[in-house]
Amino acid sequence: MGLRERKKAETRASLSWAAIRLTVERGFDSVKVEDIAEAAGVSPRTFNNYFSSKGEAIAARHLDRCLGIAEALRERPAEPLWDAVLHSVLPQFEPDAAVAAHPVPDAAQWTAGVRVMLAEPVLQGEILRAGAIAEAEIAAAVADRTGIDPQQDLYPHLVASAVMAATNAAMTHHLRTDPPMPMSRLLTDAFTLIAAGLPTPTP
Amino acid sequence: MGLRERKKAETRASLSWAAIRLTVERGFDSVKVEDIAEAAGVSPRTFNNYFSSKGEAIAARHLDRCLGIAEALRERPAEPLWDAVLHSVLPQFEPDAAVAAHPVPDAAQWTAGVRVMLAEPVLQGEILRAGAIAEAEIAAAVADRTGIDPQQDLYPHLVASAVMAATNAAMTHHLRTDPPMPMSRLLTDAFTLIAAGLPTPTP
DNA sequence: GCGTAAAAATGCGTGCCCCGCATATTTTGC
DNA sequence: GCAAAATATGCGGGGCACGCATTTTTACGC
Repeated sequence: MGLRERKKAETRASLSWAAIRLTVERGFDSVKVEDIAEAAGVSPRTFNNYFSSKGEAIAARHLDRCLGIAEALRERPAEPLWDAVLHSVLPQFEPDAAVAAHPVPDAAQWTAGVRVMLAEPVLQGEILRAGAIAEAEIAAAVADRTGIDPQQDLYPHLVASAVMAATNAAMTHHLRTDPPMPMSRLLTDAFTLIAAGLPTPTP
Repeated sequence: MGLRERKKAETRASLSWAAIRLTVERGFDSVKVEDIAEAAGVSPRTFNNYFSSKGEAIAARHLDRCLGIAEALRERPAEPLWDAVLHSVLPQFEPDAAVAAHPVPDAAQWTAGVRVMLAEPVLQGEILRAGAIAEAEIAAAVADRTGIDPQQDLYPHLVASAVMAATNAAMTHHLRTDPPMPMSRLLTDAFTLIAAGLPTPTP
């Protein structure tokens, strides 16, 4: 990757991070595009060269994570499908280098801000759409892995859709519970249940 | 329901239908809120008393359908969960009275317009969000049916998420195939696969 | 019927957003 | 270095979402 592309990726990440941080701190409507551009050190017009809306900038990190699932899935060895899926999703929700680079002062306050942020309707749509975009990649990976034609057969897209559904359900439950249940546990449970056909538990 | 509420529902449906029809005919960006309001016989300002955005108006019908799933699920008798789900989802995708009231001149042209419409990013987000809203109702219905606390246990929301995932996958596959595969077949296959744990088919 | 209170529709003004287009600046390949 | 391509910026317009005040419509008790 040349200097050109690296700088582009940096600007993109910088804008996305600024959008998230400011929104969590001040609330979606209180943050103007101008503020985000300033925080990232570019002109307001440049913001829209990278993202077509404020929401898209905020959802960009989620999009990257979901695309990472598809990428990881392609690198898994031959193994049962749901084992491969679980081990592709889990690492995306571990704290990584990108998070470590932006330490958060007050964790509780941050979480509260994230909850408020995710309550914003337009954000919910944007985040779900990010998942849908990644779904196409996941479906393609599943198609390659199983040798099933996604144009003709529903199976690959259905699996991809189920993967994102389980991931979303785990994430919302993570945010719903207080204190938040660990994602690793929720994801493991979710995919185990899916692989078992979601049988009604007998209490 | 009194006259007041009925008229409100009528205006809402009228606005939503006008938004959809005009968008399918002319394209999302070519339709102004003013046009929709005019077609529904209300002032532009009134439009935003019913919907907070153009996209929301277009997605409203989808939201109603998805909420109908939750409602139907509550009325199903005691039976295996996935039987109840299938029989709750299927009727929502049959041509109903609401569709019959608005006959379409050219079916092929209409379908093409719908495809273009659904390619609009903001619409995709809005439609997915409608599904997410309905998910909460479905989760509540599943919680009642199974007696599982949705606050504490992931299961109800996971099932609801899977229901919408399968429905979405069926719908996108319906639009992807040419000629469109019938929804009834796709939905039946999807829920059968989900109930079986999405095993990799052996060709 | 009729008056009144609630609710809905409307008109107006504001701030912001998204994008097209023209221009300036930077990077790349030679 | 230099020309070409890619990127960043400045400017302006069309439109959208919404707050607020006002008018019109509806509901209901008498």
